[in-house]
Amino acid sequence: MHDIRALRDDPAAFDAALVRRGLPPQSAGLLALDEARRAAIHASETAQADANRLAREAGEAKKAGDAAAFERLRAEAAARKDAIAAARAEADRLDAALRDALMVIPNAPLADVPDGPDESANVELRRWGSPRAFDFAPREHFDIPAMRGLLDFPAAAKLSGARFVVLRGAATRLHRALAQFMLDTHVAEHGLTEIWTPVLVRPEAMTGTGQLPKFAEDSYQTTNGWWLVPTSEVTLTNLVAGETIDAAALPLRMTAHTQCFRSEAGSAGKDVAGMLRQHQFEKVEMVTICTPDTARAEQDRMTACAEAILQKLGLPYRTIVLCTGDMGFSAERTHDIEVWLPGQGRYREISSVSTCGQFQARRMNARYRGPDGRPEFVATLNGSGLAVGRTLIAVLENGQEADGSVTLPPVLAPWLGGATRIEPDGRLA
RNA sequence: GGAGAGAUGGCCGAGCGGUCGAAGGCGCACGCCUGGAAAGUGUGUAGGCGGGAAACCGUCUCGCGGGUUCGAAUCCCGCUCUCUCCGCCA
Repeated sequence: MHDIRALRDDPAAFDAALVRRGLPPQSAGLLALDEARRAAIHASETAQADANRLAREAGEAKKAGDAAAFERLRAEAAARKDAIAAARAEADRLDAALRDALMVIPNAPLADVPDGPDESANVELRRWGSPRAFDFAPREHFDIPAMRGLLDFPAAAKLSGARFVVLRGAATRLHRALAQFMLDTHVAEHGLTEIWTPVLVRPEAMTGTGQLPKFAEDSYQTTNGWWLVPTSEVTLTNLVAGETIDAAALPLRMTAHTQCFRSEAGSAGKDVAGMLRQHQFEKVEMVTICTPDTARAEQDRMTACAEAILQKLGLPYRTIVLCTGDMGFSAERTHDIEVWLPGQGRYREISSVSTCGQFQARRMNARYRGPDGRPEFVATLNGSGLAVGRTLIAVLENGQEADGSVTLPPVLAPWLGGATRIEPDGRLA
């Protein structure tokens, strides 16, 4: 959520940020609403101050035993009740209206975010590794002989429908090993604290990180009102909702491995083959809570943490910075890491690392207390480290051999009982 | 799922329908005292919103939301959460 005072101070900058996002300017309407709101608040509080004074005087009259004065004051106060209630209601209504309006406006891009309408304007920051030269036509993950029957889409369709998968045998083991490897690396080498969270949350949590109110159709809700998290960014970030954290405790660097649930509304027909885009998937998430001045440095640090996983796995990737038109709602700057998928012959997103500045913190009232003692909103960042299912795909496609087997990254051996490959018949060896 | 108890400031803990944003204690900050410390002692010590250049003023907040009343931390209703006991259970 945007700070209405910042908007008031510099409406032009606010509108410029919206325009960079491809949205029409809105400051004029918001400022008019804010002005009406403040006038209503002032009227309401003035009336209330008056009522408080009358009540105080009535109390004094009663204490003094002046029945006539008490009755006069009581009657006068009683006569004003409806007007005060109406003034209060109007102030509350306008205050809520302004908040509602602000809640659906996306974060402002930072100055160093490239402008552009869509992904075509994203800017590549760097590449790591070089795609392997195959002496055969590399297959997509679901066509690799070693995976025959182990990525079981028909079984998943029977149980649940499209965009689900049943994993079997070596595929499951590799999937599990990848998640464990990521977590262990983040904890032992990157200093992140491992957290385990619920995946069913209250609407407030979804609102805090920005999924609600605008993107309800992207997620699932239970019959009693809980939401299934689309990412553990929701739970990890909301851990600090409503809190005031001692500045000395920052930064908080967390990681969690959870199930994620997405309706994939609007992605009909996209990535329907294989397990690239699923309704239910696993992700190792990273979230950092820090002071606003350190957020950009933390974003680079988190990006490095995600890249380290790919480097250890020997998977070629490129890192890009998203342009203004391609960024998510809550982000003010986003790095996407795209891994090379030989089967598709292109780089595909496997991680997204965003700094949200104080945008989410303002929504969830998450603050820290600095050395001067004043509470200030924290900065929040989130990033995948990494999407487990997509990493599985990348390992399979990059490691596939002409004979149908898959050569696995040596770094995974400790999590695979020493195995270094999957035989063409699907056995780990 | 059933029964009961509870929720007050950073923490503990008082609080009669009225001058209570709230006693007292702890903690913390800054003084005094001291050669320095401890002890002692003095002062201060929540946040949101609105107004104001500021000082400051107003308003709201005693889990959350309503209600009664001239006036609610205090009375009434609903909700949430916590604890205890019973039941069930991976």
